[in-house]
Amino acid sequence: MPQRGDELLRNRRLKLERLLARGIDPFPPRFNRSHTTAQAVAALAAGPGGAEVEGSEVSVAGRMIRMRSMGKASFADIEDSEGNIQLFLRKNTLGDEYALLDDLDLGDFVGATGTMMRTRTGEVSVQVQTFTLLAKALRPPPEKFHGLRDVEQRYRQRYLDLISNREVHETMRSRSRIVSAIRAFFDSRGYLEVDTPVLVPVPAGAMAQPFITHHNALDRQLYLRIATELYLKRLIVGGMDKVYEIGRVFRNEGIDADHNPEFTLLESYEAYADYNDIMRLVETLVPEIASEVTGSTTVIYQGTELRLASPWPRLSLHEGVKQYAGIDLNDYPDAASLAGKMQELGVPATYAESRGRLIDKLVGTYVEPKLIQPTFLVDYPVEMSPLAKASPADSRYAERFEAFAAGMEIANSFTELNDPDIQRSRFTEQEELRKRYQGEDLDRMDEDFITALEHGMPPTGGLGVGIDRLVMLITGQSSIRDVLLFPQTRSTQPPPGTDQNQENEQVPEA
RNA sequence: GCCCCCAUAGCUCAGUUGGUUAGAGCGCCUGACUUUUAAUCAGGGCGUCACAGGUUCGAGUCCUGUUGGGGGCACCA
Repeated sequence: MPQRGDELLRNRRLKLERLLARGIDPFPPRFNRSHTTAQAVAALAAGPGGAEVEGSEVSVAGRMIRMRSMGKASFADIEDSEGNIQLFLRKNTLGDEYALLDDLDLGDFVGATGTMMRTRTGEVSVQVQTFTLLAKALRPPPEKFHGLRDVEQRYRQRYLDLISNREVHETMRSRSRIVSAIRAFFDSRGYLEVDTPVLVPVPAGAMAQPFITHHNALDRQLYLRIATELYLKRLIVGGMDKVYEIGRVFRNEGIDADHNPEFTLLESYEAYADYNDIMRLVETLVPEIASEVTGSTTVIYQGTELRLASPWPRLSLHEGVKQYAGIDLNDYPDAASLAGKMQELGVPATYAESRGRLIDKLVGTYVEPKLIQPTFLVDYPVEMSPLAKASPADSRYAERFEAFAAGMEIANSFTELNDPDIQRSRFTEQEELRKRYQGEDLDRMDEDFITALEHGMPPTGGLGVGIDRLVMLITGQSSIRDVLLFPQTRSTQPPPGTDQNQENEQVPEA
């Protein structure tokens, strides 16, 4: 039974058969490339003082993305990761080899050897002396002019997006440079980069739902980490005074424009620092990276100019909520009174929510959207911050800040709680809140971590930065999917090993 | 998890108040062409209108369900 697009595939297969019949390997193992496309273009300007000299020998390779045939002469544009270059192929130069063009298609990889030249119209070209097929494409590429627009296909088949939409390469290159710049930043300040476990017995260190898995030999349930925090602090206990990790963490929660179930988190910890030191670190780090990657400490995010240069203003959470929501949190010390006040002001709130969650709602609704230019929101209520040390000046608040830009949270930091007994009671409180407020994400008791703290942890400043969001901010992307090469999508193929026939028909019964 | 929107050729998109045989550009196939630039010229439409039902004399179009995607809410970073 004919499939959709069958004819296109069949044509390519026929060409493959013809090539094989002529003894041509459609997938040869190697090709000696002497120049990338960009280097080949540069080779044309290799004369004294950058003067243009034709005739340099080059061997270039790439995917054939356009083809213009005039009968006994043809122009093919090939593309590699750096750019593209035109091949000028003539029958009287290539002889019988010219016929190979009949069996090439857009999307094929080819290698060509020849000399650099400019055509009559001024186009930099390789005058080809010999060329070979390097890999046959059995499926057609997306349309050459409009590119691939279908977002579903762009994410599911990212390679087509990369072939078709050049700007995706640029975003991903920026992402890579951002991560490199972060490493350089911490490395140069004497931090040690470390790796901590992804598979953990207790999914603690943040308030989130975990992915659950099972280890057969140990016969016990394990979790994918939701944060790296508690392991990094164990290293601080062990005397590694400055550590950081850039790692994937996993949260079993919703997927939307700024949430992916797995995302990249930077965490750093520094002994003898506090959250004020970390604020200075963040307001130095972010503009430095932006400058490194874009050449400027100002970025345009969705039409808004963001000035990332330090210093960033500090706004206390208490003050922010008073200013933007019109509520003085200190007047409402418990969940019930706060919920009552919120309802009175017409803010959606119920008595089934914890005080921390109510405050989070107030901040998320009234304060965060106002924080367009980079701002530190400081001193979070203790009940929202089970891993942060309480302020000596006011024990209702913790020495914690979050950094916002474009209304988006980009960093979270505290002066770390290092008193094991208080940490235990904070964890216990979280476990109790979990029982009382079902459905809320809360942190979990980690006994091994308490034991570590009992061995003594120096005063420490810690930091967490969502790398994907930082990349969004710096590259101007409004969806996290556009800074991830392979964002999570609902898979259409059945899991391996499930008893479903190859024709893939599963019918969920009614 | 809830609400709204979307799905037509390999790709990008049209498709009228339900009305003949489903439309265009690119791509593809055949032919012409030895300096083209989204090459051009002549010819060719290549389709399970996401899937399954329903209404109707008649469905790409209307209704229901399903799948996938997008946006919003909720949750989180």
